[in-house]
Parts: sequence; C-alpha cells; structure tokens
Amino acid sequence: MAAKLDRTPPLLRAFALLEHIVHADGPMSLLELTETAGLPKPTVYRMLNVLEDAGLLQREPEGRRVTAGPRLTRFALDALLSESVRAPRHAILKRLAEDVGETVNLTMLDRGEVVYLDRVETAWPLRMTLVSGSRVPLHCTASGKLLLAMLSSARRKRVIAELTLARFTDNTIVDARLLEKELTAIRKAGVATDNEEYLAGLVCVAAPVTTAGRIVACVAVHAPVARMSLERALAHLPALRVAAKALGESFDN
Amino acid sequence: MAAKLDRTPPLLRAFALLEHIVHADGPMSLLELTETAGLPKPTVYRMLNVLEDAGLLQREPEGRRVTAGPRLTRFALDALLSESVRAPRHAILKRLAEDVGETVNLTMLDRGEVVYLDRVETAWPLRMTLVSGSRVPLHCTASGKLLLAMLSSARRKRVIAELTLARFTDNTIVDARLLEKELTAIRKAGVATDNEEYLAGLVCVAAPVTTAGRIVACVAVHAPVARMSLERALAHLPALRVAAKALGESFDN
DNA sequence: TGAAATATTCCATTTTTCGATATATTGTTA
DNA sequence: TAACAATATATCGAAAAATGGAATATTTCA
Repeated sequence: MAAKLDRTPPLLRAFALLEHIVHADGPMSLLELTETAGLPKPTVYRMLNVLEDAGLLQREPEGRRVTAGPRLTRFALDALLSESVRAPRHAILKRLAEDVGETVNLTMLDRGEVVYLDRVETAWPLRMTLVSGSRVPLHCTASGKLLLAMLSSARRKRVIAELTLARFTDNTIVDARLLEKELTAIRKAGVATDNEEYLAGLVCVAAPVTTAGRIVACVAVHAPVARMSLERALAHLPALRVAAKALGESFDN
Repeated sequence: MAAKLDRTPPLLRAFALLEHIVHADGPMSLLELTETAGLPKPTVYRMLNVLEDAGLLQREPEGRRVTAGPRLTRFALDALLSESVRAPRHAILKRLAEDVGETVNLTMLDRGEVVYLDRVETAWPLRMTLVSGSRVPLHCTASGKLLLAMLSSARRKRVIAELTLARFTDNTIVDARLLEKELTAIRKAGVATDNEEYLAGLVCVAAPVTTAGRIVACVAVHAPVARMSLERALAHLPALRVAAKALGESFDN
C-alpha cells in the first residue's frame, strides 16, 4: 500500500500521490510525502501545487500540510454512489432485504451526517423513501449513533459538543450526557438501535461494516414498528452481521 | 460538470477522466468518453488502457465499455474516511450557522489569496453543495483584510507588494496607503468587516482563529445587506469569537 | 541572533504525451 | 454471405511537459 511512485506511469502519478495522502492518518507534509512516494522534493512540490490549484487538495491552517480538498471529497462520494461501484454491495443488500423482509441500507459518515450509499426497499408500501445520497442526523438514528460511537474519543467529544441535539420525537436523545452514555453502550454491544427517535413509528437496527480493522460503514434494517417491533428487528442481528462481514470483505476485493 | 479536459494540466487529465466516468450514469464507451472529455480518440484510448492496467477501471464483460474498478472504490472509501478528521471543525461551523442564521465560513491565507476551507449555508439543501475551496481576493474581503492585518509587518509588505488592488465595487479599497490604514485599525480592533467591498449588497464580519498564539485562519459570517445590516452582523461577534476559540483548539490536535 | 529544517526556484535534459492518419476488428443489414 | 458501418487499435515524428540535481530563500527554533 505504501508503493513507491517512481515505477508508476506518469499519467497515474498524480493519482497515486492522492492515494497516499488520503490513506494516511492525518495531514501530510511535503517531506513526509517525498519519503513515502519515493520522489524528489521538487517533483512532489510541483505536484502538490497543481493538485491544490485544482481543488483536489487543501492546505492545513497550522502549517503547510495537505489533506483532501473539496473536489476530491465530491469525487469520492460520486464514485461510491455510482452504479458500477454499488453493484457488488447491492447484491449483498438485496439478499439481506429478502432474508429479513424489510428495507435495508448501507450508510457512511460524511460532513457530520449520515449519508445513504445504497438501499434496498421491500415490496411493502413505505412512506419513507430516502434515495441514495440523502442525509439524516447523527444523534437520532441507529447508523448515526453507531458511526459516532466508533469515532476516536477525542473526535467524538468535539463533534458531540457542537451537535445541535434537535428533538424529532419523544424518544430523541437531546441531552449530551445521555448521548455519551448511549454511545458507550453501543460501542460495547457493537450494535445500535433507533427506537422511534427520528421518525415516530419507525425502528431501526444497525451493525458496523469493517475493512482492514476499520469501521467504514453501517448496514441497517428498519421498519414501521407496527410491522416489526424493536425486539423482532434485533432478532435479525445475525443476518445483519453476516451481511456486514460480506460487505466489509467486498471492499478489499 | 461536463468540463472539457483539453485545458486541464496533463497531470490531472487522468483524474479528470475518472471524474467523468464516475459521474456518468452507467458504463461508458470510448466514443462517449472521447466526446464528453473533448479529447482525440487515440488519447482517450491510451489513457483508458493505462487506467485499466492500474485497476482503476474495469471493462464490462463484453469488453467494450468501462466502469470504476476496485482500486477506485478503495480510494473513494479512504477519501471519505480521511475527511472525518475534519468532522469536529465542520460541526463547530454548523452550530455557528444555526446560531446566527446566516452563511458562515472558515478561511485561511494561501499564496496571496483567501481560500475557503469550509462553509455552511443556512438554508440546507438536501444535496451536498460544496463551494469551499474557492478563492477570493485579499484586499476587499473581511477575511482577507483580517489575515493580512495579522501578518508580521515584513510579510505583510511582501504580500501587499504582489497584490493587484482591483476595484470590484464603489467601496473597494484600491489605494495601498488607505489599505495600510485600514489594516492598522483592524489589527487594533481584532475584527474585520467587508462593507460591500467585494460584491455589492453583501456584508461580512470576520474574527481571527488562533492556535499557539498565531492567527492561522478566520471565521466569518456574511449576508445580503437587505437581510442583515453591518451593525446587525457585528452583533454576532461574540458568537463568532466563541466559535473561533473552539476552532483554534480543534487545530492543535 | 544564528543555525538547522524546510520550502521554493531554476533550468538543461529526458521523458512522455499528443493527435493526424492508417489499419484492424467487430457488428449489422440486405 | 457479402458489403457496409461503427468502433477499436496501432504508428510515429513533432511538441509539450515532467524531471530532478543543485542553488536559493524562508521559516523555525534554540
């Protein structure tokens, strides 16, 4: 994964550099990149400037270090939402949806919200039709709470401190301390639920999707409580976990 | 979004081609790409082969058309995950935007221009609208003037010497001596305003973001003067300062 | 203040891309 | 099946761009 770039075709060098930056833990400095890319300083320097001018990279305020820029983020989301990228995961979701007989979806964290990467609806008539790419809040959804719970503790604290814990239903958690408690429980259990916290009458169960030891996404099932109680939904957890495993593996081909 | 590639730097052409492919609805043929990219057939042909060899693209079973490959999926996933580093920062801005009820943004100085690191619009569209990454001049924006004012005098002189003090509105400061005066006042006040100096009808207030005793960025609110006078905007200064403090802390890890 | 670390510029050379044109392959229709 | 159309692939000299070693400038830190 830390492949040197000096053997890659020039056409792809810029892209390969982006891969290194995006794959690193945090922002990268010119010198770090020079090292990991195995290219001379002036070369990397020039590339970084071109990439920054194009909006693909952004400088960090503190120093001269660099991270993914807005155009790159947009590209990444477009890619994950594109038909051909969704296909392998979609098949897994479809099977899961047939198993549990309710709507299932695959979600990620983006800009402090839950974004739907894909979804498979059941034949049931559902009022709630969220298209891929739409967004829901963090604090009152199963996926959101799970993704939040899995952030590093420093980041999680900062995010929670700034969240507006808007109330959507009687069950919405609007107290930061209670939310923290809930997240701790979720982290321990490895599963999150939404007990009519976002939309009255709608329950949801979400399990983490892992690749290379990292939580990258959530797979979740939801249904009107009239049709499926939270307990009944939790009974599908094993199926969710199987799907989650398959989804995780599908990411590292 | 259907930008032709013939004006993009060669370094970025491969990436731009990927953008087109990912943004399209389904698999794309050589001819389609030739058309949307605005490049000659042989050029696109060669690029596709390189990209396919690299695992970034995949051929449809039929062998003709191309779609995103597994390496591209990986990359997109990494890109979105790396962005979670900035989640806390974004949350702070979001909270501020909700407080003041107008668009807020985070900016920094980069190569003689103001660059938007992030921005939160108030009327939230369901679709992601990324306008960050764009650049505006230094001499006629609240952020720009503030960042300029806070530079060391040696640096400031050098930067100002390079500036073209272009006129955008009747209020734009186009005289170097007047600008220096304004900057001195700003330095004393610790806050900068833009009184329709860049875009007629738009006012802005910017406060400094500090890390380790240094001004590294600005947080600003702006609005149409019809909706918010400069005085009313200044009333939000305390909220701006609170956000600025939180942002500053988010920078030192 | 000065020394070390880091970033930026320079520019002759090498490498790569470029794309007009030509050819091959595949698909389609009568 | 033959003739045709559409699409994909190969060639190559000219033009453009990236390259990277070395020099310079800037920032950081003691």
